[in-house]
Amino acid sequence: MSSGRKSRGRQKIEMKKMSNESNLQVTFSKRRSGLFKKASELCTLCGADVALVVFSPGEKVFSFGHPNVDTVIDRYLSRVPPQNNGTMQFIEAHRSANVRELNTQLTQINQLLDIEKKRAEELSHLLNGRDSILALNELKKIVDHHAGRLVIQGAPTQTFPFFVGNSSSSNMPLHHTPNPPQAQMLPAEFYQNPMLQPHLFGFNNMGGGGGYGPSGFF
Amino acid sequence: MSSGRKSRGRQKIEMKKMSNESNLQVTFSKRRSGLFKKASELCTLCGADVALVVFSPGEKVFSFGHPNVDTVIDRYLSRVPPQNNGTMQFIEAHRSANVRELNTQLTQINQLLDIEKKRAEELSHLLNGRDSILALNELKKIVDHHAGRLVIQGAPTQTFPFFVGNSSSSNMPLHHTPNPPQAQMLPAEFYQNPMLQPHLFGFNNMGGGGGYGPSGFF
DNA sequence: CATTCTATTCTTAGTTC
DNA sequence: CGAACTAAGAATAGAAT
Repeated sequence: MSSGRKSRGRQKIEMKKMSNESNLQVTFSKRRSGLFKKASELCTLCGADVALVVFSPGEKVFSFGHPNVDTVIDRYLSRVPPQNNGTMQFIEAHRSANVRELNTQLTQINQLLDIEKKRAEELSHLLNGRDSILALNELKKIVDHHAGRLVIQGAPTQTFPFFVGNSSSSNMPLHHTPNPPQAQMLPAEFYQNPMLQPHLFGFNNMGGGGGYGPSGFF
Repeated sequence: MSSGRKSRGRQKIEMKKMSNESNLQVTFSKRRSGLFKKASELCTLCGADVALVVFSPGEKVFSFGHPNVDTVIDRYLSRVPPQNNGTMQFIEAHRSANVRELNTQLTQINQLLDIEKKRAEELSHLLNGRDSILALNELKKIVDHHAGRLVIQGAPTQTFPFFVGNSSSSNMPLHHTPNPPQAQMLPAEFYQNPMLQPHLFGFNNMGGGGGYGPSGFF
């Protein structure tokens, strides 16, 4: 509304650590979302199993796993999980299944929501009445609100003070968000494929080995 | 340079497991490359630490880590105070509750969405340029209707079981590679930012649920 | 800080070598 | 099969909200 030029659009950037802290933060946030989305899509599209763990420069953790991080890591570490507490395992497995399904549903719902949103948008154009747009917005708010609730529930993000008192620097954010509940954890871009897993940690154990790629593919 | 049509270019694809095995293979390969590249860029650009493990449908492993997979995984797994077994259970229970609740909410939201969809559909039909006023009334009804539902939401309705067997997840057989091939090949795409690690390791313990992010970012 | 909005660059589905 | 190519879909840097 003020400046003439809207944007120069995406600009090419050098592939080296960003100097501007502010930009770095924004970029980290955006790219992290993109990365998780891509990982998720790889699972959906190709049936691959993935474990992805990311530590922000500020030591915050973000993870994604299909079917879940632990399972994949265990496999990666070439260990058979069975010696666990049977019950724990059962619960864990059960939970994973639920989460997985929930996520699938979430994905679907979000797609629908997206479609709905677009439709509402179109409608608001058709409706040229004075109150129409207002009403439309109300509708949108409601729909969005519902989506929001879902997200909040699904992102157990701050599962609790368990590692309280263990953080060094600015670690442990837990609740420094004024009003917005912990929903922010599911960035908009992410709705497409959450797969996020509520967490708290259980235990297993293993040693690890790894490498990059096998010889073949399938 | 033989056939007339060069290519229709990239086409949009449905986000569900690819049916064509052949295409899936190719897509997996391409996307895996892209994913690793993105992960690598996130490290370079933002100084983030990442661990990424991917199992192809054929059980082959691919991994990437900065500074290396084990370090990151270890850090990820170490985020829990080992001493509490009781706390663990408490948290676990708490989480389970959340999942159940999420489940319920999901169902409800799904229904709302469905209704919303139908309404919108009707609306778009009603809207024919001059019927806007009529449509507006419909819109109002919807808004009011949902305003009511919103309040009701807290009340658990019916938690219906999830339909298993969605495209990607249904039930991934937890097979593990007999002999985990150690780092041998380095795909071309990877030159950009290998960081792959030959590794060795010792011990660790406990595995954790993956969580999706902390509340803050840094 | 998180989102939204462009204008661009980047990724990749489909096809050909 | 894997590499190359083409064109359309995605992701996103920068700026604004």
